[in-house]
Amino acid sequence: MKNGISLKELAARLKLAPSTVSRALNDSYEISEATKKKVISMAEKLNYQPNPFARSLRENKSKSIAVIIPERINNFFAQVIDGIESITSEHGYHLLVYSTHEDVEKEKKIVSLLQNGRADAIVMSVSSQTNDISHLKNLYERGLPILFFDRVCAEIPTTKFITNDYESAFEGTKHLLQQGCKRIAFLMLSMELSITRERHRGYLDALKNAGIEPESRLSICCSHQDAENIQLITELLNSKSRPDGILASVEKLALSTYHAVKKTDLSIPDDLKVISFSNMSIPNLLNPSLTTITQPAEAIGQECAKILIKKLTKPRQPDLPNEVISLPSKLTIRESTLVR
Amino acid sequence: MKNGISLKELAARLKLAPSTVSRALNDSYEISEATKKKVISMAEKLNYQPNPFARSLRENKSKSIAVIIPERINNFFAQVIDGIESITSEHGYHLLVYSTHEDVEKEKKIVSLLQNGRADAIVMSVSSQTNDISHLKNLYERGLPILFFDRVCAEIPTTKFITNDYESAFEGTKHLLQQGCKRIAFLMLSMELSITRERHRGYLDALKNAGIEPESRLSICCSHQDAENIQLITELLNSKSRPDGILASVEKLALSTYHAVKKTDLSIPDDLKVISFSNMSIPNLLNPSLTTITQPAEAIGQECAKILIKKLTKPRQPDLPNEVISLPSKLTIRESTLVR
DNA sequence: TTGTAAGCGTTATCAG
DNA sequence: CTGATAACGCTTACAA
Repeated sequence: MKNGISLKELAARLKLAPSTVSRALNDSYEISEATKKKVISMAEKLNYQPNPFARSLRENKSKSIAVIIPERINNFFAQVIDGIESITSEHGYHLLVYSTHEDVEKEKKIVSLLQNGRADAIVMSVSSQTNDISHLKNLYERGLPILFFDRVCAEIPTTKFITNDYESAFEGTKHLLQQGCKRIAFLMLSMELSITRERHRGYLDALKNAGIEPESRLSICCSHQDAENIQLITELLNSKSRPDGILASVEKLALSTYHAVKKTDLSIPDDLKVISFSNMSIPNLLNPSLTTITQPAEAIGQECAKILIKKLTKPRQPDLPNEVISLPSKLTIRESTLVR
Repeated sequence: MKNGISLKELAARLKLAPSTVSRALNDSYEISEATKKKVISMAEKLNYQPNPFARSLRENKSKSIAVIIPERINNFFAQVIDGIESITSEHGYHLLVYSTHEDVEKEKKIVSLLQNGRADAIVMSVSSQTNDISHLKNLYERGLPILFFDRVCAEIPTTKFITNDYESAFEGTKHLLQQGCKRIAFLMLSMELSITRERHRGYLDALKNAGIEPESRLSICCSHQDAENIQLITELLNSKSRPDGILASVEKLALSTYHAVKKTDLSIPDDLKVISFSNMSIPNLLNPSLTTITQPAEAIGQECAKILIKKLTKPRQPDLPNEVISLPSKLTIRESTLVR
């Protein structure tokens, strides 16, 4: 792999000093228009490409942003990254993307790889296993800008983007109640997760608000094994005191519910109504179509990126403020919660 | 952002020369065990992290691999990247991920950003718009290792990973014929795409093999606008000589078909049988469940990565050979092609 | 076995 | 306005 021509060589061709060429290319004001033009045209002719590492070394910035997500095979995270990229690419930033596969150990490894300046900032959503957050604290204390979205880490005083999880879950539960559900179950991944807690609160409050005493049996913690979850939900549905409504706090649990229902004599929505947080592209092609709470994923990514770009490009910018910014999700009612 | 301690500072603490410390940390053989231990323990104590850019500058390698895909919101590509990451992360490589959004101009921009050594290699699947390939040729000629998967670029003499597209399409079409289809349509994105051409060949040959003369009207080129495609397919289904079978060469076109069918009086599989190349996670939750040809996406990613790692880590490795490696896809028959 | 010094390709400082 | 020089943090000849 032969790299292109260097600044020094370009300068030699032009019979100019490297510093002059550098200034011309960086559009310094203290350069004559004439030489500026000459330099630029020669640079184009020879297809000069500055070496990013020399620059990074010199300027102590990488022009890269690390994005850490719990899983790639998930429309929500893919959309967020699209949103981030749409902004950052305009500013010459590159995206290093890492998946933790919901594994804290992997998350720690990745985070430790980012301690050395390879990325100028981190945008992340924590794994569902993450309870010890020393690795994140560590990173924060080194002064690396971190920005959380969706699954945030409350203990780190930085900017966090979330959706109105409490309200959405409240509304979703209320909708199930309005459709006649009496016993609503809440499916979740892990109580450690910020989104789980908020959504669970919304669920509980909606029940209490309707004069229903929540049963702790109906708040169900699932795993990452789809097969296990399907098994668990099947048993739930076959139990004497089965629920007649389900609020899935993440998409995969709604899908497991659909699979589980197939293994029983029940049907959605007649015997069981289902609503789920989900950014899948085809909720209306499921059988029955799925009532969803959809998060503004791309907008989240864009907002994250905008704040970050401001922080990274404006000189002497203050630290990312310790605030939580909430964007609204959207409830779309479909057949899975229909009364017929 | 204060970066950590430097090698020089670490050396000062140890009262050793930087070069000695460097050698100790890089496990050079020409260093006494005693100092090696001392250095390593001190490095750990002070949490020394080598500056990646200094190293990159010096060694002229980035320890990054660029992955360019046409879209992120697509399980197939997400799975491939998971596969790549599973291998490359073990070898200390970082993944720069770019999406072209099926736009050649974006693809060109991204490619041009990678001319300066920011990535040690590129793994990519070209956009469906890509017919002018000068940007890729350019990159190849600079000596940057490029590896294509799925949507490959035949003109660039490098290693390409594909699936047995011809055979899969042949088998898929044959299956439709066996299920009684007489008029089978082929839905595609763009004739420029390697996968389109192969899959189309398989489709045509299966028809001919059954003594059916292909109708060119039934080979349908769609766009990237789902709404347009649904419209197009709806019209097709409402036409007098409508097809009774559809082979979708990419998943999104099968989904558009499902949407289109909803707008007609027809039903799948009674009036129209559908089969599609697809890596979606829930083909069996669609109504009706979708017969799919699933590509071994994660394996493709892993194989790409293995070849690349070998090329990048072994000294004096030859160029990536100009060969096409094919992995088999899997046909899974579901309700959408059922006879009842 | 360890130290000295040069150099990777930039940019910033200081002279001219 | 332009040029010389140092420095960013690391590795590797070459010297000792």
